[in-house]
Amino acid sequence: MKYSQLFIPTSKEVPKDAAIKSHILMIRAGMIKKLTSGIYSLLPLGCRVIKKVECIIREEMDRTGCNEFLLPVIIPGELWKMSDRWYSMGPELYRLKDRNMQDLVLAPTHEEVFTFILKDHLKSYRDLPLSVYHIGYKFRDEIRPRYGVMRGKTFIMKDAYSFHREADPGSLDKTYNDMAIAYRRIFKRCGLKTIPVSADSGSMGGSLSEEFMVPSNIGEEEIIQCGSCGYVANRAKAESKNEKIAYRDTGELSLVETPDIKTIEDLTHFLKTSSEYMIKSLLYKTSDGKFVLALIRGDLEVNETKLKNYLDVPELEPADRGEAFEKLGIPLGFAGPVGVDKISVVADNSVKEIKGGVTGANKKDRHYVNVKSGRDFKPDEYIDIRLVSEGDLCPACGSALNMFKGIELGHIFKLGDKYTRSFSVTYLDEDGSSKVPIMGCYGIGVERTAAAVIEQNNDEKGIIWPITVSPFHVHIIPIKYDGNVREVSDLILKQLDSAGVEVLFDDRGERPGVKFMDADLIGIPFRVTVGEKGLKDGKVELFNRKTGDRELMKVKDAAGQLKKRIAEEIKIYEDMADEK
RNA sequence: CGGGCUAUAGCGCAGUUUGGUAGCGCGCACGGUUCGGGACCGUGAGGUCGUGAGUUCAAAUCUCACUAGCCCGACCA
Repeated sequence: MKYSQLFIPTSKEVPKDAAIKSHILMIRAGMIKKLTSGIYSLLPLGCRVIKKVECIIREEMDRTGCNEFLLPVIIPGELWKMSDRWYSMGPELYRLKDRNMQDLVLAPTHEEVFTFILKDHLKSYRDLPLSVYHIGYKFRDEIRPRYGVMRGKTFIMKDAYSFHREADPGSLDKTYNDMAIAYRRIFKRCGLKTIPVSADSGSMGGSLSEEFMVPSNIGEEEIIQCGSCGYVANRAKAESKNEKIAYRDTGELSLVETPDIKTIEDLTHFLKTSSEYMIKSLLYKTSDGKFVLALIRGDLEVNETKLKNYLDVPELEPADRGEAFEKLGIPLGFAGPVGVDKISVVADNSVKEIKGGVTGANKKDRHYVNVKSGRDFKPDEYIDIRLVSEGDLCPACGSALNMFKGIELGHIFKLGDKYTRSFSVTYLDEDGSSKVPIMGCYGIGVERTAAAVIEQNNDEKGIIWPITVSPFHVHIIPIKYDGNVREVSDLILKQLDSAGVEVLFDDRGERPGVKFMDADLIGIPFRVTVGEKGLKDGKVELFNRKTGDRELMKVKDAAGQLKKRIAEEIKIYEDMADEK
């Protein structure tokens, strides 16, 4: 295509409201334009990239035997009431009314619609399993959209769902595994290095859920990874092995005066001990108004998600200072488990071995020393509520764990019968009994994937597209689009066009420097420069955006060479996808 | 929802303290010289100064209210 006919508003200026590379580059390369907070339009270049990503997703979904649909995004509220999400979802769900005051929803996902459509047709066990998907806009009224298309209020998502016989979980396992493979292939073909993270922290017996993360310092999830055995888990669920600490038993429990000394750090100085001897006691209040005292070794942090799951409460927050003292008589800063019997006390496994420990005495300016776990206090239970940190020991192999932040590009999980049950989807099984199918659910954020590609592939000059998702394969720059240069570049364009190669042809009257800078910014993998200088010897220059290599090609060989290079380059990504 | 900040030309910003003719750079248009890595000279177009009230002879500037956006946090299949 001719550059002069395309709308590619590139910019030298760094947009002021963009904080990350992919966002800055997408705006500077003229791929996207913001309409309002969290809502972006895809301009022609962005649109081409999204279509490339969609195409890869489509090919891989189709390989698994998944059926593509195209569903409406405006959905009767009735369906959402059936699934209960009309009530459970809160303000994130866009709700509206039509002229008949009918409730409608802008779809944030499509479980309801697919389940509703298939309800009438999944009548026999012979109809199962069935996999369906759709690529389209989703709407979520996010509290805080950010990072451009990374987290928007509208975004394109591929969402797939599979339906299986209730009595055949192996069928769900198979589709789930097919999807797990398809996802790995999709991201590799996009040139992305993703890390699949099991959300059930990799315990035996098969994963219930897998998130596909790309490491990034702007990521919103923290991931724990073991470099030696490959253990990977979300920090919220990650486990670690407790270090063996040789505690010295120092005798009987006794009360000491600790005037105005509340923090672990101050205490270790004051008592001349170390933080492993501290029994950190944190008072939490649950959403049903109960208090819980959580204990953990002084040098560790409590994982509130784990605690919340153990207590099986929807919400948990640190107790309010005044309320804690008023209702329980506990001065925060001096809280401890000794003598506590009115509220439940939950201890992390790290507390179990402590002897000669230090803990608050529930009296102002007093701490207990020589505290022995199990002797001086007995928690309701010792469980794992430890927040894993960098350097902690791998639960599988004992090596030191690493921590990094990641962006979630995709998520696959087993959904059970939540939707099929609420929509009363039933089929007749072999024995004539009526059954409810079970489902799997598989999503990918399409624009987020494209943004992640940029995040991983750029330099100070601009984007460096992997050829598989590049808006074009080749960028031709006639130095001055006139005379001999014009003839030769037109010829190469014609040859490439007829070979099906996607070419961006810079026929603008701009100076060469401008064209080169725009080309670097846009980042198409192969660039051909046609200028008088080379044509004297009958040659044009091939520039590789990724490697920076330049070479001269004879004019008559140029198109053929390019076709070969493009095929080779694409094959690299295909081969990566084929690797196990 | 809490904390911080911002709103002036298409973009990036100055001007606000101390009220008095609306500025700069980039971009854009025209003319000329240039032309293998964001050229130069000249001329020019383009702004209800976020919105609404108020104070004043006079408001981008002072006062009040509102709105929108950004950053940090809380939240998030």
